[in-house]
Amino acid sequence: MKDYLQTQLRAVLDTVDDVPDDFEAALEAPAREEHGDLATNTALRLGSVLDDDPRAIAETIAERLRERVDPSRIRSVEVAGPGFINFRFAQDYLFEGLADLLSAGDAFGRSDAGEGERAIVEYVSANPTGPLTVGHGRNAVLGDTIATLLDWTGHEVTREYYYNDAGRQMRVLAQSVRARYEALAAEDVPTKTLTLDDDTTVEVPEHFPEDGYLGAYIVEIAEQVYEDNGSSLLTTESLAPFQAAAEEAIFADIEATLARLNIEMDGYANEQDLHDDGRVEAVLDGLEAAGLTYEEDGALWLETTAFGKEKDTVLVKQSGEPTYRTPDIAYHTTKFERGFDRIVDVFGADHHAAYPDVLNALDALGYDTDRVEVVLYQFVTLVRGDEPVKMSTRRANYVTLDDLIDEVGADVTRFFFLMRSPDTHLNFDLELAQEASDKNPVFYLQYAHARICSIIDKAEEVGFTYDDEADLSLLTHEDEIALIKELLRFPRALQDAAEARAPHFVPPYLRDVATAFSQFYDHCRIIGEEDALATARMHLALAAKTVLQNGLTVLGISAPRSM
RNA sequence: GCGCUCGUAGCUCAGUCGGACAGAGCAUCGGUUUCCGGUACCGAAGGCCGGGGGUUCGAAUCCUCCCGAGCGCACCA
Repeated sequence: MKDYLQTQLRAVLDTVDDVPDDFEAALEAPAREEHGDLATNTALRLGSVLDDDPRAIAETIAERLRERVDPSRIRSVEVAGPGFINFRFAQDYLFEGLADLLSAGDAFGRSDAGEGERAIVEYVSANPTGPLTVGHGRNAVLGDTIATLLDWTGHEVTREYYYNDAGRQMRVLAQSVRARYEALAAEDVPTKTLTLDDDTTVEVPEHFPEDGYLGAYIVEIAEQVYEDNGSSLLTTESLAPFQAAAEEAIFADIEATLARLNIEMDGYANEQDLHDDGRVEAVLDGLEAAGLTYEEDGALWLETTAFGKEKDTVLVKQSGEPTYRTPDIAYHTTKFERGFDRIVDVFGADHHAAYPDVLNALDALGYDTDRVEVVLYQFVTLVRGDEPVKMSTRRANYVTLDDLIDEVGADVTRFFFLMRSPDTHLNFDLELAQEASDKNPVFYLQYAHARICSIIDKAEEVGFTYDDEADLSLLTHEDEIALIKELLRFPRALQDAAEARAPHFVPPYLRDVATAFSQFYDHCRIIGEEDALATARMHLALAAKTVLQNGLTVLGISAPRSM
């Protein structure tokens, strides 16, 4: 309907003198019901463009729209206030829409707005050095849902996880495993004492790196290596078997954690491949050719001051190793080479300073950086009531994403990460999250869904059978009409969320659906009414179930039959 | 010091190219049930949208200056 009106409005604007061709006519749902089902502020905005009275412009546009618009879809076109044009839907249109919804079923809400566009969403991208943290969880859920939204709006979507396996971090990881292995495989390995940030101390094997990984999982990996190889690795210099074992074990854990959240990646990309196939070298050559690099103090620098930064940035360290930025640029060139039209990166707030370097470098290399979008999210704090929960005491003990899922469940975890704008710092209240009550909005949605399932069961129980065909025009109660309108907004709600890369637009919409259903349920009986009306209402309830279920599916949250 | 994000009701937050009296949930107070799940529904109360200045017919939204919070400013990722 919105698209239909948009087309009509645009056509009318073409008949009005001096309206610029690129003038965009925006339609939106008014905040108040008495302002109709859809409204446009076009005349108000044209007022300043045309230097004319907005109210008069509105009258002109409204007059021409009334002549144009299909009365079986639009009941009225009215000018109101300072120059808004308000539209009301014809009831027949609503019934047709409802019939379409029912026949579309679990595909209702899908649209082809992004058809022909290939999108890649990069998310999680945690280096495999340990279990996923709660912060990674926000990243994972955000990225996954953005990918789903793009999918539902017709994009061809690839979900990708990128990790650095060539740098210092993984070397320290491998050294940590090796030191633990030595303690198992060799006799009488001496220990040493490490002092942590909080001044506590810990005993570790003598070759344990100063900034090594202290988690118990490292010991488990070392035990596995020992079991597989005995003492045979004591004599090899190479860290490779330790890194490989660690990577494999940790990735298995990461994938298992993601699977609990309904997340499955389409592919993984890693830094080592970018070195092996010469892409990193190619990026350095390209930037040199663009005249943006120089050597100083034995390091290779990128002239980021040319892009307005305060300081230049190191690309290759004195040691000859690249900083993480360099392969990251190379990685992004592969996204362009693979032909993606939309390149979405989901990063934590701590990356905000780094990604402009990547974009500027890509720009200098001749890539169209308008295709790249960065979704930046703020940090997560765990609280239990008023008490902050410590998430990371140095490297060893922290609340992992798995711990969080254990405690509150996957549905609540996903919902809490999705209900807030990525821009706001997230206070994740464990107490509230566990409460299956009014305080926890995810249960409200699931409850409405379960209730509909219960009505369906009840119908069967009392032997009420309803045909596939229903006379939907019997649905004239104000709560029925309100519910239908709400349900028909679903495809548009998903499009808005997808376009804005804003999963948090979806939960409030679903809440409105659940509320509209509850009001309908409260005021309109289904089973027990005479058959034609009961059948129509049953179909309306099924439609509500469809939207709730599809909406929850997009969010990656289950729609239970009972709770 | 510089950069990014944020500051909206007691609390947690929406507010989607600037638009009609600023929205929701929770908490508080009041009401609703012979009947399909009361984990529900209805209502009340609650706001100088951090502060000052500006642009505009119109500002929570844009600009500017203050104040406050988080994050970043590594040859760590």
